[in-house]
Amino acid sequence: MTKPENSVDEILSSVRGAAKRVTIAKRTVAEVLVNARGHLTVDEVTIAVQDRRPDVSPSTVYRILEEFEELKIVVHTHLGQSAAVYHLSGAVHGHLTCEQCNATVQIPAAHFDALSKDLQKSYGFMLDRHHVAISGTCAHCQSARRRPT
Amino acid sequence: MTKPENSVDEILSSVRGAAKRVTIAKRTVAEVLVNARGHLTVDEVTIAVQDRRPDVSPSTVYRILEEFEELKIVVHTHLGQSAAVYHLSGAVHGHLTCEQCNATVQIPAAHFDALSKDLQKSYGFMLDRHHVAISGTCAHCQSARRRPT
DNA sequence: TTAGATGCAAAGACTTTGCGCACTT
DNA sequence: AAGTGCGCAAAGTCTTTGCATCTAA
Repeated sequence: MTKPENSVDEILSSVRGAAKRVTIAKRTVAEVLVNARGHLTVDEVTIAVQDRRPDVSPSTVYRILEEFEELKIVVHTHLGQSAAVYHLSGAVHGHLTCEQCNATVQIPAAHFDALSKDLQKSYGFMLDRHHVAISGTCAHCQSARRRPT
Repeated sequence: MTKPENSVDEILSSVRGAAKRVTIAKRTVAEVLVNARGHLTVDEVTIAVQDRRPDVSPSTVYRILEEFEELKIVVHTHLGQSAAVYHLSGAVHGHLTCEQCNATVQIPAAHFDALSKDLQKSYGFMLDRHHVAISGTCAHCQSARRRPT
């Protein structure tokens, strides 16, 4: 099996391959994404990057993430109300977001196989597994609801 | 079968029942939502409202939609990148959004029955049918892709 | 009458963009 | 050396909020 862009080097190879330049900022963003477990908001990426490279500006992070997205290195999704979250496309699955506590879990794409076929058949709609984001209530908040404060 | 809040009168009853006041702005927003097929952005709601009541300000529309949401009259979802879309909670299902052309279709909640059970069983996660939004590629754009310009 | 609702305008959060210098190639 | 990428700051969306006024009950 071939893991797509899950290492910093692979990411930077993609960048180079696209005739884009490999800069310190891009390398650092790549490192942050690789190290991250799960998804990060742009702000979180920026903070993590600035932790190592304080001189990297937020707008650069936006631009790099945009470039990475064009190169299919990352994917972004709007989970809750506001800020978008990014993560490596190689590590993608579905997102379950709890509306109560905002916790999110990532689950294997396999869960969407049946739905995917159904939607394709019924509507000719091809589900994008990289963007599947489901809202609901997590187990913890469900039980918390049964036993109110 | 009892249709929840699908008529203007029912909506306004809910408002009254919550000890909130029934105003012209609220009535007009209700009318717009009832007449609307599918979902509307706040901007679209505002324009439709101002078509009849030019003096209603956008901030009021925001406030009214917020109130309606608390009263479970409407539901809002973030489909694409930016603006949120609202619609009556009685008319809710899943949303399929095409990433290419941004078209969205609404589909019956029944499509999510299996997934719902699966997620509940596997993760104790209770899917919120009002907020299910799936991204992908619609039938039209899929065939368009096979035959590029 | 009187407390909630509205309009207006300013503030906020998130994201994009213009410009000149710096750095990669 | 040449041109892309960057930092900075300003501008742009979308949404929220403060306050004085108005209005539904």
